[in-house]
Order: sequence, then structure tokens, then C-alpha cells
Amino acid sequence: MRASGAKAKVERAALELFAANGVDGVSIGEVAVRAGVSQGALYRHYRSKEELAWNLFATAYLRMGAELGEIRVRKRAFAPRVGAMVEHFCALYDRDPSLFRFMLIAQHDLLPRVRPDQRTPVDEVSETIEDAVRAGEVAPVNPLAGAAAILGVILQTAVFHIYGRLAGALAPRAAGLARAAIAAVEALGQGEP
Amino acid sequence: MRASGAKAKVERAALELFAANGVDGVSIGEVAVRAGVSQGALYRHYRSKEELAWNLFATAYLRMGAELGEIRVRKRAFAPRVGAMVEHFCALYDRDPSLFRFMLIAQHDLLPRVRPDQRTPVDEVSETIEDAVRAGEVAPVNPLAGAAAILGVILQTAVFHIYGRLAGALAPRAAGLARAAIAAVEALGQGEP
Amino acid sequence: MRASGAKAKVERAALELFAANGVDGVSIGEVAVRAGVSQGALYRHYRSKEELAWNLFATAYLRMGAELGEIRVRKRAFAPRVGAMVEHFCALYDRDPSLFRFMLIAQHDLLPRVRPDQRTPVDEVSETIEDAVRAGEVAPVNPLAGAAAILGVILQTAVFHIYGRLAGALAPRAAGLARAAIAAVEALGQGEP
Amino acid sequence: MRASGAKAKVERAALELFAANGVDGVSIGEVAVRAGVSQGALYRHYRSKEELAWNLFATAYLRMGAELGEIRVRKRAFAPRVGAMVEHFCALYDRDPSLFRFMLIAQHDLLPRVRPDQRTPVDEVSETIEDAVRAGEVAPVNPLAGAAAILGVILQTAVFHIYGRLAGALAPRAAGLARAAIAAVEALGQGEP
DNA sequence: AATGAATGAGTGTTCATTCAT
DNA sequence: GATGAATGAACACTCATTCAT
Repeated sequence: MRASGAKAKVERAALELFAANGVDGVSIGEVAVRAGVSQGALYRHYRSKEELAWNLFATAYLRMGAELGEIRVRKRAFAPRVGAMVEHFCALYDRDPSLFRFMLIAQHDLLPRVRPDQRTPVDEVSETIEDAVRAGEVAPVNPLAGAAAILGVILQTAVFHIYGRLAGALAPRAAGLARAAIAAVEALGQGEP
Repeated sequence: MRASGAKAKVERAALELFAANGVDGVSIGEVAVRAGVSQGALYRHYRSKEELAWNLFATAYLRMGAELGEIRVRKRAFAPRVGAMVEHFCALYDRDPSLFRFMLIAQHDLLPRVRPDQRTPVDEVSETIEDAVRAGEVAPVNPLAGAAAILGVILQTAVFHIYGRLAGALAPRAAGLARAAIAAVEALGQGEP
Repeated sequence: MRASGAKAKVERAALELFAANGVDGVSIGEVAVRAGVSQGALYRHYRSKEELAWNLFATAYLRMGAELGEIRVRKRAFAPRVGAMVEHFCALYDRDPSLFRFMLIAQHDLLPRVRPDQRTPVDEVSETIEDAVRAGEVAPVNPLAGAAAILGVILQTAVFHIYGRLAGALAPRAAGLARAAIAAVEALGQGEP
Repeated sequence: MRASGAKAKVERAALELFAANGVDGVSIGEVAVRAGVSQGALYRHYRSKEELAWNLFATAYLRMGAELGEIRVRKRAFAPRVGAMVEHFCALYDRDPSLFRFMLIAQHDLLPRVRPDQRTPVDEVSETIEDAVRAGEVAPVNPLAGAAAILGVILQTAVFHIYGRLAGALAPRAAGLARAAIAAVEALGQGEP
């Protein structure tokens, strides 16, 4: 019964170390020490360091995708959807900045391993735009270009927080970020007439 | 003076490998092979692998800062400035995607080593916003929050290109991205009335 | 008393795996999986992996010695003795090739642990030759040199079967092998006159 | 220029340690210490421990094959051929017992990696028998069965020397072993009439 | 200046063994 | 008695760095 406790401690330790130093910058030994378990114990739960990192990433990334999917179910109009999504990102950042930072730095290595049939945050955001275009809520725009704008506004703000350029919680910024994201998508759609 | 030929080849090789696999994912030996020089020869130009990476990053990052600074000199109004800056980012991406990708993935390791007195792209963009606020061109807004919005719109679009979600050159998207960036900043500044 | 069921399964599993991959090439975990028991359970029967291997080897090796000893009791003349011994080797090979192969590959590690007072197959064969020399059945010859010839003819034939150079059962070859073994011993004894 | 010295020292050290303890019973560190080089230096010459072992084995094994092949060229009749081959085995054993022992214990792991088109000692011996049968020098016999008899007589004698059951050099035994080997082959060929 | 062999500390991983349940 | 999670010492191997030539 100590097993799940150990696994959770390993995951927490790995997440924080990976977030701070990158996957390659952290040794299995460091993870084990911080988790308070032996090095070998890690390999009962994960076949390799890479699998540990991938597991952490995929879990968090796909979970975020699923949560954005639930928002799409709850909110049907464009602005409320984007608002709720932005709030969701901000809440995650405030609750677990390490997880957020880990996803940001690990994506370059691990995104290619996401299978095309898995629903990611990018899918949910770009389909949100597709829905809005179809409903006439925004001018026609490439959904992925629009998703880049929305995600860029949110994620770069998070990056600035991580590097200390912006301080305080992210949640109070959610409303402004949502307005900015929506405005960006609308502006994208207005080509020279 | 032809030694710099070797140095340039090393830098190009390192840049491309680092961009593709991350600094930690590339060995000095691989860089040497691709550059066509011996492993030991690398150490005549750089004291360590880290210094090589840092050199590449700092050069590119600060150069980008300087070029954005020149744009601020050339263009004095907000919209033209942002437009020219976005164009500049797109041009760099199209000309040298490896360099762009390298900067994106290396920043997490190397940004903290930039000295606070050095003028970075972030400084130039945030001061652009300060200028605009001061001139009454946009509603008051935290300049760094605004810079995050502008850079987020651009960089996340580049990220989507890198991962194949968007195709083609970035330059044709510059006008739309500039509109989106400006709209995002303006929306950020409009608190609930 | 059914615990010996588990023990037998462990021994069979270990024997087959050791025969196929060598003792060092097999982990305790693999043995446990194939035997269908837990890893820890192995240690109730054997103090260590080495002891397990040693036990398997000593049992089989000394049992073969004892069986050859019985043949010496049953058959008193040289040719019938050798004939029966060769048949015995062939029968063992045909009945349990894994056991045979295990003995062949494990001997290099484990033979030195056989105590000098224990009666081995080598002892039985070399004493068979001593008896024959004493009885004037064959010309004087170093009994161990003669034993090497006899065992060599048999064992190398088995090795060729193991590596697929010879096919089919070994039993049909027994008569020929016995003639060859006897002829080799007699030829050994004929120095240049 | 120290390179070839280092490589030779590594090979000698590895050979002796492998012969004494088996490939799996020797660590790379032990080889390095005995060779007087660093652990990493090993990997300049061999990609892995396995490749080192394979290289040692294949070199010695195929060289023996080639040397037996030369004997077949030099000596055309059956008895002189076998005599020269046996002498050759004995000379090798006396000159380099470690090499001999290494080949005997490593064969179980490494023989399967010999490509079928490579000429091995087994090929030379079995073709020697084919030649003799064709020339009517010995009664018809399966060449591989005959090769097993010849090699068995020699190799098991070497095994007995290794384990201390026989003492002194092997060379003085060569004549007797040759007679024994030939007699064994002839006896094999005489089925019940 | 350049080479590339050599170093040696560090890495991820395995595995025989132990022990709480 | 049996389990399987946990241990920790080993291991093969990598790689940034040095240095004799």
C-alpha cells in the first residue's frame, strides 16, 4: 500500500526537478533522492527515465485537452468558451506552476510522441474557432492560426511569469487575456478589404 | 583569417543540431563530425559546450534585440512599429528556421544568463508599448503584459509552423499577425468600464 | 509435501533457461516467471542463484557418475562397459537435451566446486580403462588420457547435435560411437614400437 | 602510435580474464585495469564488451580454420593431414592456453554468430574426412560425425589439461591423439556387416 | 594550429537479495 | 508460506574535456 505513495512521490519529485532543470538536466539519482526512494524503485513504476517524463507529460497534456473539451460542452458561445478556457489555464498555472513549466519546456521533446488520434489542447482550441466561424461569431480564419494566437497570448504570459517579468497570480489577468485572445482572433480574420 | 571559416562551420553545425535535438541531446562529437573538424579543434574556439551554446544564443538573441531597437528608431508610431517588428520576426523565421527553433528551445536554459543591462527583444517590445501608452496611442496597459501578448501571438505561430500545424512561409502571415498583436494589446488595456 | 511441486517447477524452469542462455544470461526474475512463482519464493528453496545452479549441476553430474558406476557393476568386460556407457549418455541426451546442454556449458564454472572425493563420470570412465588395462584387455594407457578420448567422442557429437550440425536422435549413433571410443583408446595405447 | 600497443594490451587482458572467468564474469573495469588503460579507452577500439569478445573469438576461430585449410593444401593424404592438424591444435594449446580455453568456453555464446559462409575448423576437418572417403582411404562415414570424433578426442584432452587432470605439454601427446582420432573415424565407418 | 587518442566522472539501468505484509 | 515492493551495489557505456604529438 506504500506503493502508490511512492509512485506519487516520485512523480512529484520528477515533475519539480524536470520543470526546474529540464529532463536532461536531472539525473535519476536526483529524482530518487528528492522522492525519498531508492534509484531502483523507480524502475518498478517506469521502464526508463524517458517513460517517466513522457508519462508525466502525456497525462498532464491530455488531461488539459480533456478539460478544455468539457468546457466546450458547458459553454456554447465563442466568448464564454474562450473566457473559461483562459481561466482554466490561469488556474492551472496558479495551482501548479511546476506542472505548467514542465509542459512548456518538455513539449519540444515530447509533443512528437502524441498520437494524432489523441485530443490535445490545440485540437480543442482550434475546434472552438471552427465552431465560432461556422456560427458566424467571428470572421473566417484559419482555425490553427487562430489557436496559435489564443494559446500564444496565454502561454507567453505564463512564460513571463516564470521568468519573473510578471508577478502575482495569473487568475486576475484572466479576463484581460481572454479579451486579448478574442480580439486577436477577430483581427486575424480581417484581411485588407 | 580563414580560421573563421572553421568557426562558422562549427557554429552552423551546432545550431542545426541543437535546434533539432536540444543542446543536451547533441554531443560535441556530433557537432565536430557535421562541421568537418576534429573534436579538439572545437576547444580552440570555445571553452566548453555550454559556452558554445550560450554564444550562439546570446548572439542571436541580442542581435534580434538590436534589430528591433533599430525598428523603433525608424518607425515612430505604434502600429507601424509593431508591423515592422512582426515582419522582422517572420523574415528571420523564414530565412533561418533552425536559428528560430534554437532560440525557442534554448531560452529555458539560457535566458537567465542574460545580464539585466542587456537590451533584449522583450525590452524593445515592452518599451514600444510604453511609448504608445505615453503617446496616448493605446489605453494604459502593463507594458510587459502587452509584450507577452505581442510576442505570444508571433512565437506561438512559429511554434505551430515548427510542429507542422501550419505550413508555408511565415511572411505572408505578417500583416494578420500584426493586426492580431495590436488588437490584443488594445483589448488588454480595456478593463471592465 | 506439495511444496516440492513448486521446487520442481523452479528447477525445470532454471534448467531450461540456463541451458539456453547460460547461468549469467538468465535473471532470477525470468526463472520465477517461467516457473510461475514469485521471485521471493525462490529464496525459500535456494540461498542464492549460484546455489540453485550448483545444485542443478551437482545433482545431474554426480547422478551421471553414479549411473556409470552401476554400469561398471553390471558389465565387467571393457567393450560392453563402454558400450553401455555410451548408450547411457545418448539416452540422457535424447531424453533431456536441456540437461545435457546445461552440464556442458556450466562445467566451466562449476566443475572446480566438485569435491575430490566425489565420484564423477570422469572417475568411472577412467577407472573403466584402468580395469581394462589391468585385465590386459587393452594396451597400457594413461587412464585419464583414455577417458578424455572416450568422453570427447561422445560429448563432441552431442555438441554437434546441439549446434545443428548433426540431426536426429543420438541413440542410433550409440553403437558407432562406442566402436569409435574403444578404437581411440586402443590406438592411444599403441606407441611407436 | 601508442594506439596499437593499447589495443594489443586490451586484447591480451580481455583474453586472459575471459578465459579464466567467462565473458559475463569479467567487467569492463577489470579488463581496463589489467590492460592499464582507462575504461573509456576500450570504447575507442570496440563498440561494446560483446563486440570485444566476439572479435577475439572470431579472429582466433577463423584463423584456426584458415590454418587447418593450409594444412589441407600441404598434406594430401588422410593420415598426414590429421596428424598435422592434431599437432597444430596441440601447438596452439601449448603456446596460448588462455586462447584455447577462451575458445572452448566462449563457443556456446558466440558460435551462432559465425556466418555460414565462413570457413571454420569444423569445415576443414569434415572436408578432410570427405576427401578421405572419396579417395577410399577410409570407409564411408558421415563427415560431420567423423569430425566430431576427431575434434572430440583433441578438445576433451585439452579440457582435461585445463582442469588439471592431465599435466605437461600437449605436444608430446599429439602422435597418440592423431592415432586415436584416425582409429575413431575408421571405427565409426564400420557398421555391423 | 590541429588532431584524435585517452581520460574519468557520471549516466541510466539491471538484478540478486531482503523483508514487511 | 508466499508475495512483490524496495534496496543498493554493480554494470556497461557516454561524453565533455585534456594533451601529447
